[in-house]
Amino acid sequence: MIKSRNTNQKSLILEAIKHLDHPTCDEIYLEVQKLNPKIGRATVFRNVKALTDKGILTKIIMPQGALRYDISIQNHSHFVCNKCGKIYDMSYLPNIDLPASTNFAIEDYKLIFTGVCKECQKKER
Amino acid sequence: MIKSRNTNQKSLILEAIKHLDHPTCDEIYLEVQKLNPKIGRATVFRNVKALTDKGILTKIIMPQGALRYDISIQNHSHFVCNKCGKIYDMSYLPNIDLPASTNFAIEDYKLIFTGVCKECQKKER
DNA sequence: TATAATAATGATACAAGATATCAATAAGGA
DNA sequence: TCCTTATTGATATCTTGTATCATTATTATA
Repeated sequence: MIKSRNTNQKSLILEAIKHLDHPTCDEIYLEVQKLNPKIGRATVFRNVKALTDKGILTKIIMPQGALRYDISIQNHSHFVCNKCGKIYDMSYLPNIDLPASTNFAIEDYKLIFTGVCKECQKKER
Repeated sequence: MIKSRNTNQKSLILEAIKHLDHPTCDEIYLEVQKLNPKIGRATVFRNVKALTDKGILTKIIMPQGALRYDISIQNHSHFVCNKCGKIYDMSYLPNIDLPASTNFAIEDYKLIFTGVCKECQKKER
């Protein structure tokens, strides 16, 4: 029973992501192109989606612009600088203490902090 | 010194939002059109953005699809049902206890819960 | 190793969401 | 009322992402 095949494209995409910092699909595409210019845009989008569904990548929902991706690692959240747009990993997760009476079967949550990073704070002074 | 002018379009947009449930810009546009069919799409998008910048509206970042908006009210978060897509207000905010040593000047955060709402849980059985 | 079934790819068209442009309109201070 | 200019509406354009489909390439198995 064939479920999934290993292709060179998939390896290259994963490899590219490791070299990038919270990239968008298009950024991954551009990086992959450097390694093999024949790879199509749709293939990158398809595989990033598949990797996310498998849990290998985590989707970072942004206040604006394209979705970004991160290699799945537990126990961290993200910070986006309002000035320079850079995304930082934060070794912090809040304590989610939901009241037991909630009507929702919560499966997951997305959290993103915004503000000004240290670099941009320096520049402001 | 003229900074901002009051237009009928702006009032209609705010009025429409009050009658809608976490709408997208396009949903606001369609509602506004009922009140005055002459109002353009770009005007709605422009004003929703302006209202968000002013803090009157809050942007709800969605795991997928168009941005949605909410009239700014303190102390609540949002839940999106993975089955029906409906957005619910939750009278809950987590305790954000950031370590004092953080390098980020945090101004805000976005939090969204996902899972299955009560209605859809019933249907599943 | 060769073959066959079919998963995956790449090119392209398409769709959704949102912004940019710009002439025409209208708010509101003088 | 007049004048300045913020705002509008129509439209073109851009960005992000998905759908389609003929072609290619992987891999189970003969």
